[in-house]
Amino acid sequence: MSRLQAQTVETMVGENGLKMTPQRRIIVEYLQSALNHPTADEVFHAVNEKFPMTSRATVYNTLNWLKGSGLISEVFEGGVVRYDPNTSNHHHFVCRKCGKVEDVGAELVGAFQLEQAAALLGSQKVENFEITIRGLCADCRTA
Amino acid sequence: MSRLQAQTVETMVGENGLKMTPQRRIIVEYLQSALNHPTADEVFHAVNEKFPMTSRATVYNTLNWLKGSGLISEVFEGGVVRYDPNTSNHHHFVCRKCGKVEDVGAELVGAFQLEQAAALLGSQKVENFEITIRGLCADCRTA
DNA sequence: CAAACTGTTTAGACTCAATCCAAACCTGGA
DNA sequence: TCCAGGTTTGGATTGAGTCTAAACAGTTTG
Repeated sequence: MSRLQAQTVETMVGENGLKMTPQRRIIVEYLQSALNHPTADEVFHAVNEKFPMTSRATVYNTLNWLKGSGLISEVFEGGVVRYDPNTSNHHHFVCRKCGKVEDVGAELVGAFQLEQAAALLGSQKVENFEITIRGLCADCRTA
Repeated sequence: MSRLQAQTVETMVGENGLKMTPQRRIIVEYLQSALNHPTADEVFHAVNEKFPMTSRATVYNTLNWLKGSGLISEVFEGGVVRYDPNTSNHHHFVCRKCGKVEDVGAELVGAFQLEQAAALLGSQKVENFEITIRGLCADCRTA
C-alpha cells in the first residue's frame, strides 16, 4: 500500500455497510492532495472551505475510521497530533527547530530490516517498526 | 546518561538558580523507581500518596522542567502521553493489543546507526533517532 | 532577628482538542 | 418513491494541560 487512494476508500465503504457521503469524499480528497501531515484542525478548515457546515464530529469520525482501517496513520510530534496519508513503508524526519515532519523513504533505511528486529526480541511478536530521525531540516540548518 | 539520577537532578537544580523542594524530590524519586512509563496522572496520584495536596500544576511544572533539561523524555502511544525516565540510547516496543510500552536496548538495534542515518539524508542535519517496534508483547502473544 | 527578595506551590479558572449525544438528515436498496 | 439504518450536526461534555493570583518557603541583607 502507498498513498491514500480514493478508489480504495470507495471499495472499503461498500464492503463494510458504510455509506459514502460528500463530506467523507472531500476529507479523503483533501488528505490525498496534502503534501504535509495535516492536523485535525487543518482538515476541518480545508473541508469547510469546500463544504461549509461540516462539523468537527464528522471530521473526527472520518479520520478515526480511516485510521482504524489502516488507510492513514497518526503522528505525534511537538505536542500535536497529525495525520499521515502515506501508509507505504516509510519513516519520519522531525526538525527540532521548526517542528516540520518530513517523510523518509524506507529504501533509505535498508540497513535496519524487520527480520532483524524480529530476531532481536525474543518473546514478542514483531509486526512492523518505524524510525523517527531528529535534527535540523534543510531550511533551519542554513538560517 | 542512563536512568534518571537523583544526584544529577540535585546538581542541575543548583546550577540553574532553581530550588530543590520536597515535591520535586518525591516526583524524581517516583520516576526513578518507575519500571514502566508513567502518565502525568499516574505521577500526580503517586506523589499525592506520599505528599498530599501536591497540585497538578506542580507535577506538570516539574515534568516539563525535567523534560526541558533532557532528564526524561516524552512518549506518545495509543493517544496517551507518557514519561520515560530512561534517557540512555534506547528504543521502544509497543504492544498493539494491550498498549504496553517496553524498552529495547540500543545494543539490540546495532544494525542501524546514527552515522548511517546522517549519510542517508542529504540536506538535513541528523542529530539522533529512535525506533518504535510494534507487535504483540509476550503476554498478549500467548493469551 | 526581621524585612526583603526570589523562586515555588496551590487551587481554581481557563483553554483547547476530542468525544458524546439526540434530533434532523441523507444514502442506497427494494 | 418509500423505508431502514447509517450519518451529520451543533451544542454539551470531558479531560489533559496551562495560567494566574495569592500564599508560602528558603536565602540574603540590614
